[in-house]
Amino acid sequence: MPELPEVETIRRGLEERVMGRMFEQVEVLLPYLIKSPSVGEFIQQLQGKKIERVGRRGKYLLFFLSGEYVLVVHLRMTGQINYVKSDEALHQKTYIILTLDNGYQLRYIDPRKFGMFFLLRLNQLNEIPGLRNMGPEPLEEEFTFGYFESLLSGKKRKIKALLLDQSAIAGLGNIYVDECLFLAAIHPERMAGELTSIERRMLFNAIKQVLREGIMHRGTSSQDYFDVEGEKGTHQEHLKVYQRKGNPCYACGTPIIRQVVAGRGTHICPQCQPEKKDAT
DNA sequence: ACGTTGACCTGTGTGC
DNA sequence: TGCACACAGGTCAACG
Repeated sequence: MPELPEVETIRRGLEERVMGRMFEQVEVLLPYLIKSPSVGEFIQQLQGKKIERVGRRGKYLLFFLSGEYVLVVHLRMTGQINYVKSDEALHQKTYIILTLDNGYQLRYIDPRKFGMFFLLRLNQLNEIPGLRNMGPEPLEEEFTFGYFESLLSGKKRKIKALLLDQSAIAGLGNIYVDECLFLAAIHPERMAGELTSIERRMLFNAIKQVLREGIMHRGTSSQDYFDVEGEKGTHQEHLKVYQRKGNPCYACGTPIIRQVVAGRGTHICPQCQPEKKDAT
């Protein structure tokens, strides 16, 4: 579920609430979610650590802790982090409970049990493969048009597959990729290396715009995404193609179609996003 | 080296 | 209603 705008919304919610707090108690109800170290060490090392800052890299949440430790969390498809009073009833799908020193808990909820937790030293962060190979942050200065062009140039790969690749650009997922390609009027099966210079520029701008709007609307809630207070985002009300199959395109009225591209459900306006670039 | 496919695990929606 | 099946926002290992 959560892509960059959703994870960023969660990060902001957490930072507001848990900066400076200490983990008093750690309960792990589903051990395999802890990828490293062992569950025993995870619990023992996390207890007593203070949260100095909450960061984000792509779709990973990073809790920077005292003693140069970092708690890394990936929500995968259906993970949620709730900030609730310790005496609130437990949601049935709660698998990790982190009790803070202010009477509140961070509770990790995950119906599909796909999430990943790591506790590492600051200097070990790149031992997580997904972090080591992560591409640039698309909303930071490091993501330049020059970099984007070098990424596409000569690539015989569908543009959608490339945009979903976290080692190319950090944080894009299926929803925002479909939205970006629509905004740039590019068919998802076009080969990355064959986009015109105007199309590359359009797509570069679309990535930044779509992600910024997603954050502004506090994320897209189609079913499982909620922020730390359990609130939904509102960006689903602003989607142009994602999950609009059969509905008229806002630009031209043509019904939006859905097909599988790069192994993912993909939403396209066949009129605005033609398969082949016009030879004119 | 690169690109595509299946697996991970569970819940929900659809069609018969 | 019951049931089977497709599908779900992500990532990684295992293929060709």
